[in-house]
Amino acid sequence: MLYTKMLIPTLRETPSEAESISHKLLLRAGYVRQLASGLYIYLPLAWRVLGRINEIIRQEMNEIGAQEISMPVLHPADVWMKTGRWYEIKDEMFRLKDRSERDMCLAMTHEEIMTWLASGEIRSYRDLPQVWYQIQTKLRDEARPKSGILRTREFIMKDSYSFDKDNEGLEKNYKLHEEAYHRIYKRCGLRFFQVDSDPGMMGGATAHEFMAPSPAGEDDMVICDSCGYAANLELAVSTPPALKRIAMEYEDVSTPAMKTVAEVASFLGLGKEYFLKSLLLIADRGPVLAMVRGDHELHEAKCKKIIGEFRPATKDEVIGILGVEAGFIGPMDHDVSIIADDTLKEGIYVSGANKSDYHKKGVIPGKHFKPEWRDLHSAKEGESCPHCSAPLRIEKVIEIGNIFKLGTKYSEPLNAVFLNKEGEEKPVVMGSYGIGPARIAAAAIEQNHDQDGIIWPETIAPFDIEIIPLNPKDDKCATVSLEIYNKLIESGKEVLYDDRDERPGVKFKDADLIGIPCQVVIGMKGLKEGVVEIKKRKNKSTIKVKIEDAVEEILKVSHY
RNA sequence: CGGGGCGUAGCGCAGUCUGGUUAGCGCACCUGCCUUGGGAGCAGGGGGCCGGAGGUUCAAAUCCUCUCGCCCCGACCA
Repeated sequence: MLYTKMLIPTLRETPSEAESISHKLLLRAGYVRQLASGLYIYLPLAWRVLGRINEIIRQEMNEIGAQEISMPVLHPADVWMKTGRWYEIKDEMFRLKDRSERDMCLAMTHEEIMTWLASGEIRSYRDLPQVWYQIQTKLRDEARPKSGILRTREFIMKDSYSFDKDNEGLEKNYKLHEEAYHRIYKRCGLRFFQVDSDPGMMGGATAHEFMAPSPAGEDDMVICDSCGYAANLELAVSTPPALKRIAMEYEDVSTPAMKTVAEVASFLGLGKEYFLKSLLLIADRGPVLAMVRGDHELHEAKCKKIIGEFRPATKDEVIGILGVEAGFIGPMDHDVSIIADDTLKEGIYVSGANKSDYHKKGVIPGKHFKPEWRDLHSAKEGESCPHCSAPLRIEKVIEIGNIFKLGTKYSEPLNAVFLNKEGEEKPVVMGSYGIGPARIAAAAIEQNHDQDGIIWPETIAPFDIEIIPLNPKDDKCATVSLEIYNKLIESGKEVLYDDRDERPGVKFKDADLIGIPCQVVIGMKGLKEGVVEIKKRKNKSTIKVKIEDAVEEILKVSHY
């Protein structure tokens, strides 16, 4: 491909709207342009990258027996009404009406439509298992699109769905997807982890996410380097280091106007870990007192799973319910239901005394109050792995895929049933599996770049090789360059030929910016010695090879 | 949806507080010369409803009101 025939609008300066590395580089290197918040145009270079990623995904999906199909992006509402998601999902769903006022929506995901198809086409256990997938557009009216192509309102997703006659079949397809996903990310050159995740509104019991470590990530994951335990912070379990037991009498202590753990801790000369943090929450079922250790944070997602939707009580509500202002509340002397973090099963603590300007020392959870024990606190860096006790690490990660065991959550309401050997009608057992190709591309950039630009993994680069003739007007330079170009094309390589009438510096800068893995530099200096230069973008290492050996040597370096 | 920031040429910005020539600078772009191993140089040139609408004023990029858009933090994220 000739550079002058391709739209590669590189920029010398980074547009000010970009914050994350991948966003900056994709804009500067001429890969994407933004149409509106969360809506991106993929220019030729980016489209080539996505094409290559999708091809890898296709190969691996086909390999596990999945069949590619294509579903509409525009959906009638009634299918979504049957599963209830038309009502459960709020502003995230784009809704519209067709000309006859029928309710419609744009595809956020395709569980409903895939299950609709299965309900019509699957009759017998002999039809199962089936695995269908597509690589296709999803639309979600995100509350806050961000970080360039990492979180957009319209994006392409590979989504597949498995249909089985029983759980055993589901397990098998789940495992196959798990393995295929590992191969996909590996082939795309990503560092990644598989973590336990919260199924959320998808439903079902088990789910995993695939996470690519990057400071640009929106999620946090907890990882144990020793035994491999890995989980989304939303449900990660950890054991804090044991507390040194301090003897304390059970007594009130005057703490005038000291409301925060930090204030009381420094007043009493104790660490924050010897305090009980009491938080009054208003849930649908009424007020709940949630308790974590003074140096811990209540994890809202964990809490929500236990008590449902909740909000913190207002100042007036705290006084109304517990009779004392927020800084002095504690777990004793009232009948508000209490949930306490498992960490608090051991130890003696200081807590609010439920009396203005007083705290209570020597509180023993389980003795002085009876809570419901749950895991409520956010795992912290350095706490111990629940499985092997080694210290945990926390990493920022980009979610690049997820897999869910759905069970019959969709097949039952949509009546996707089959007859088993015994002639009984059973709901199909389902799984769903998603990968975001654009996120793979962005994560690849986040993980592989330097000050000069992108360093694409060879497997997903827009081109394999970029040829850089420094003096295209010189006959010799042009002839040699074109000959190498043509031979590389013949041998099946994707090659970009920088035929622009630009000075060498401009070509070098742009080549480094767009990040094609192998650069071939052909200049007068080398030609006089009868050599051309092969440069690896990754480490800028350069080797000089004889003109007549050039093609062979380039093919060795660019082995993909 | 809460908090913060920003809208002036394709990109990066100055000018706004304190209203007053024809709205400026760098890069990019066009023409010519020159140059060619890490974003050259010289000369000439094109490009603006100062996000939009109202208002105040003799006079508005600048002050006031409303509005639209974009980014960041948080909430949310099927």
